[in-house]
Order: sequence, then C-alpha cells, then structure tokens
Amino acid sequence: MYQYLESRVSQSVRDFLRRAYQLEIATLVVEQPPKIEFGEYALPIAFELARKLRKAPRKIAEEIVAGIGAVPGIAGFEVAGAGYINVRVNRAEAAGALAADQTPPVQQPAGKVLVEHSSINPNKAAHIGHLRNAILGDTFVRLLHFAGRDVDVQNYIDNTGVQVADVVVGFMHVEKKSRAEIEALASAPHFDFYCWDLYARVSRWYEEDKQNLAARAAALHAIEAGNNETAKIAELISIAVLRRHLETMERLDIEYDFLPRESEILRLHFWDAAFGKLKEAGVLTFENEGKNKGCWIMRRAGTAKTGAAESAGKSGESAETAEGAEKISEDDQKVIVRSNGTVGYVGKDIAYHMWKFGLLGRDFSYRKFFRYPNAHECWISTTPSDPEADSEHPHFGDVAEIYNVIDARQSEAQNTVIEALRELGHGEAADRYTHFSYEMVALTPRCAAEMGYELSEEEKARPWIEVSGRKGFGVKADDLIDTLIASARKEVDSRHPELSDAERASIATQIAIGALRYFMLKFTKPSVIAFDFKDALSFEGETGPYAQYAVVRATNIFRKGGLDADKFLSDSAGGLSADDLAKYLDGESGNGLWELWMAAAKTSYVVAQCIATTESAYLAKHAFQLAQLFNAFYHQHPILAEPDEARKKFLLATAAVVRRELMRVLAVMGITAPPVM
RNA sequence: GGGCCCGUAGCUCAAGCGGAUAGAGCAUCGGAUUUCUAAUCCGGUGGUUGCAGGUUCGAGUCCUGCCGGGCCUACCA
Repeated sequence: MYQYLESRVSQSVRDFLRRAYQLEIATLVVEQPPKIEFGEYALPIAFELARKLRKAPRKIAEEIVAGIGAVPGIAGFEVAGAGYINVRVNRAEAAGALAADQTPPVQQPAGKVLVEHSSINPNKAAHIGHLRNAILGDTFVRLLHFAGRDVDVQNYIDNTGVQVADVVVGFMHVEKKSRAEIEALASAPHFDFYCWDLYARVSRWYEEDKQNLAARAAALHAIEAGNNETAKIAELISIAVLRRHLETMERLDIEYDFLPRESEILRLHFWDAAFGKLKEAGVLTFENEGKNKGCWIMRRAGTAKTGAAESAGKSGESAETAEGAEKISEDDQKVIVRSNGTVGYVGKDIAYHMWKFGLLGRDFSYRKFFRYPNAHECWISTTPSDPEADSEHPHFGDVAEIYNVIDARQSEAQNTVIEALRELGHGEAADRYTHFSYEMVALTPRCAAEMGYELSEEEKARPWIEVSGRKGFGVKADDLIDTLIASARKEVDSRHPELSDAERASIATQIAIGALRYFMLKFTKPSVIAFDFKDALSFEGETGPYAQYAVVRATNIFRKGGLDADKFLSDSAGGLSADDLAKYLDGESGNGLWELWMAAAKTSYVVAQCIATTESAYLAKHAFQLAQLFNAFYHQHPILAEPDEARKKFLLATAAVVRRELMRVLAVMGITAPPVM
C-alpha cells in the first residue's frame, strides 16, 4: 500500500513538473519524513530545482503544492521548512484498503530468476559461515517469491575439487579404510562431523611431510578422470556429505530445486563447448612467455586495460598482438587453462554460467535426489548413461536473471566470469548477472578461546578470528542449531510446564530457528559478523524471538477473546467504515495508532527495497520496528477490556492487521511464530 | 605494489540517490496499572561519525590526501 501510494505521488509530481516547467525528472527522490506529524512522504525536489529554475526553493515548493491538484489516496501536499514538500496520505482510505488486504497490481519483469546459494564443499560439516550464505540466499529467494517472481534455487556442488580429494586421501591413506568401511561410516549419523575431523587430520598429515601431497595430486587426477576406485570413493563421500548438508539446511526450512555438480560439468564436456566459443571470440589468449607460458589466459577483472607500460617490443608472435588483442601484463593475467591442459575453476564457472543463461547449447541429465516432507523434489545433475536419469525433469537453466550468493572473497573471480560473458558478446546476460556478495562470519577472540583455540597475543587484540576448515576450527551448523534449541527449550520449559514434551520441543525449535535466521539477517552484507554465542543466543531485544513474541501476543488477544484473527479481519473489519477509521486515525490524536498502521502497510515496499539493493537487513529491521510498535501499542491499549464496542473493534482490527503483516514479513525471513511463548 | 571493503555511543550494529534534531539493541541506572503471560513497556546516562582538506543551500553519506584494520591479488577451489 505504502509503495503503491508512493509511486502515485511520484508520478503526479513528475507530470506536474513536465506540465509547468517542461522538466523531465527520471528518478524523483521520495523520502520518509523524520516524524509522522510531517506526513507520510517528503519531497526535497524544490532544493534540487532552485538553481535550475533560478527561484527560491520555498517558492518552487509553493508552486508545486498549488498546482499539482488532487491525487487519489492523498489528502494533501504542504510546504515545510525551507522548501520540503510534505505529503499526507488519506489515512482512513489507506487503512481500509490494508484491512481488506487489497494488493494493488504491480507489473512483473518477465522471465525466470536463478538464485545460487550454499554451494558448500561436500567434504565436511557445514559451519556458521555456510549458514550465513544459505540464510541470505534462501531469504532472497523468499523475497523474489513474495514479489511474484518465478525462481529456481540451485546449490552448486564442487564434488571433484581439492577439498573432496583431501578427505578421500584421509580415508585411503591416513586411515587406510576400505570402500566397504567408508560406506558403513557414511551411512552412520554425523558422517559430516567425522569428515570434519578427518579433513583437519589430513591437513596436518600434509604438513608433516610434503611428500604426502603427492597423494592429493593422484586422488585429484583419479577423481577428475572418473571410472576408478578412487572416484567411486569420492562419489560416495560427497553424496553422503551432501545429504547431510541438505538435512542441516532442512532444519532451517531451506530447500533447493537443483544440485548441479562439477563432475557433470566435466563429464558432459561443458568446458569444451565453452572453450571453443571463448577462443573464437578472442576472450582467451594463449600465453607464449613468462610464468604463465603455455596457459590460456584472460584479463583479470578490475585490472585496467591501459597498462601498456613498458611492454618492450619483445613480442615476436605478431599473431597474438594483432587485432587489438593487446598484451596483458603478467600481474593482470588470470589462468583459465593450465599448461597441462586442465581447466581451472574460473573456466568451469564460465561454462556453467553460459549454461545458466542458455548460451552453451548443452544441458545436464537429471535424476531425483532428495524429497522433502512437503513432496518438493530436489534434482541432481547426472549423465545420460545413469540408469536413474529421468527425462521427465523440470526445465532448469536458460533463465533471464541470476543471483550468486557467494562471499566477498570471490568477487574478483565472479567479475572475471561476468567479463567473459560480456566479451563473448552477451552483454545483456552480463548485466543480469549479480554477484550477491557478503562478508564472512568469523569468531570473536573470546569465542575462539571458548572453542579451545589457542590465541597468540596478536590474535587476542584482533576484532575477529577467521574460521578455518583446514584446521577444523569453527562452529558447526548443526552444533549451533542444537545449542540454540537447548537454550530455547530451557526457557520454554520454565514458562510452559503444562505443555507436552513434543509441544515444548516444537516451540523451542521455532524460537531457535527464529533467533538464528534473524541473527544472520540483521547485519548488512558488507559487515563481517564476529560471531559470539552470547549474541547469537540472545532472545531479547533486537532478535527473532522478539518479533515472534509480538505475533504470539496478538494471537493471544484473539484467543482470549474467543476470536480468530484472520476470520475477524475478513468478517468484521470490512464493517469498519471510513468514518470509523478516520475517527481513530486522523489528526494529532490518531498519530500514534496511524504510525503502527503505516508500518504495517510497508511490507511490499520493504520487500521491493530489499530486492533492488540485494540487502535483506532492511527486512529484519522492518520486522523489528513493526514488532516494537506493536508491543508499545499492546501495552498502551488493553483491548479486551475496552468498553467502547466500536473502539474495541477498531483496536482488534489493528492487532489483526499488524499480526498478519508481521507474520508475512517473518515468513519472508523463513521464520514462523509459535502458538505460545 | 595493485584492486575491493570497513572505521559511527562502553560493546554490537542502523542511517534509501547527499536532506529536517545521527538512531536501535546490549550493558548501566531508575521506574511500570497483581493485565490480552514481563522473552514486554516507559525514562535517564552515553557522539567532535578515525584525521585533514574540498564540492554546495545542505556531508556519517560524494571527491582528494593521510592514519588504522580486513579480504583478494596461485598453472587451489
């Protein structure tokens, strides 16, 4: 509602400026006044136009206010201060629409959106860093769904890389286990935890004797080649760990549609197809000298093309320098194909992203992999020779827009992929490729010490300590979730001893997930989260449980009143006349209640902001503010004791509307409110 | 060396494209109608937005230079 009225105001003002001053304003700044008394929208446009029109800002504002005429849904425009134009909404009208849950139609961009997130190496348990990724990604998916977009959720599985190879080496060379023994372990609980420890042991084993690294290289080659014992072991490990990851994420209501694997990128020769096109377009060049001699390289993203510098006329290979393919300095070179002919990660990623946009001319084979309790099917890539390959699969890839939730450390690699697409002539695809970049989760030095990590003096002074999978140092996702549930369970037990064990367990789980998801969303993306159990385990103040509690309180009002909140809205709230609403919401006396209604009207506005900026912290902030306003309202108005029936009905409608919107916002964050708390 | 990011209250973080008196939570201090459960509410304390210039009606926000911190800069992924 708030969003819809804003676009109306914006449109009217732009129409007026065109009419009165022949001015085209592409994007009109519309702000929110600092105080509700000033109105719902504020336009600083007069300041901007003062110079252009050679008039005082206040004079311009007065002209706009005088000439703009009536705008549906808007009560009036007025000049404030030195030239602000404050806009007042027709409160009763807006509230009526909100109570009736009228959602104005919004035009939808065409085409499917692909969100890639999680992408955890399938060689050990997921940790808190992966949780931030998955929660950011899943929330973004929910935001897109809320906005009516068609979304595919993908989780890329690097099952042929060094990390999987290391655990394979661990089983085969350090623990000297047979395939049967590994299989038994893989089907036991917490296999991912077992691998977590083993991965750290292997890293130490490499350090003990560098000769041991030969085992890694051999394993890596065998895995890439496929069809051998080592590859089979790698497959069984990565599949088992992957299942564990899906189970962990399922605890947080995070689901995927498709799991593309690197093994299929290799087996189905995606790279060969991409390589041909890249060579043809001149994106890749063959390096004849220097440290990268014999490699196919491209320019690293972010490096200037002007770096001609002192490229002494040494280039004997005139063919390379012809046709504008200027020499890339060694520092600016990114190796895509190694001198031994194998392709690196960025190369595979280029091929994969060409597939995402439907530009590769090849496709995966698919088979069903994981069925969620709600019957949602998660598919995995496979080869045509797989007897389980299913031709009745959904159509993946070939999308209009993509978002890759990948931490900031990979932004250069991501940008290099984008550049490759652009240079291939797919500029429109490159423009719709968004690296959803966020900072890592680290541990506070105190938390690291609690985890048993020995800190140097220098480390103690640092703001955070980075987690390290190689050292086996970090907080595992399942452990954190268990700790949160146990902590919430203690609170629930003390507050609700009358409930059954199963009920208390279920409530504690909802609270734990609410706390965790909110915690990961409340920080803006560029902020490093210095993790600490004390903060993460907090259920008070700016937390998920605080917002859940507001919903529970609203629910309680209706339960005690013998009413159903949603039914009340659809049955009775329609009976609230515009006069009734105006009586309670208009004027100075209505400001407090109106502020709450207005906050509730902002859901779609906030969602649109979050999508446009790929920043879901606004969503968390909004949920908190709405809950905060509601809690104050709750305290101030004892609704069920209200003697005036008309006023009581209005207050109930207020609670019902806020409850509905708060539940919606929480749902977008992947948070549900328990029946009681 | 080059690229990207960060520096705001004691602590952790906010502050849409530059806008009205820089806001929350935690901590701390003091209060709250024995009520729709206090996982709540109300109030107090707490700021030269790292430093110095510049741009303009207006700068936490943009530009330049410093200071401090982080990440990236592999024929790893």
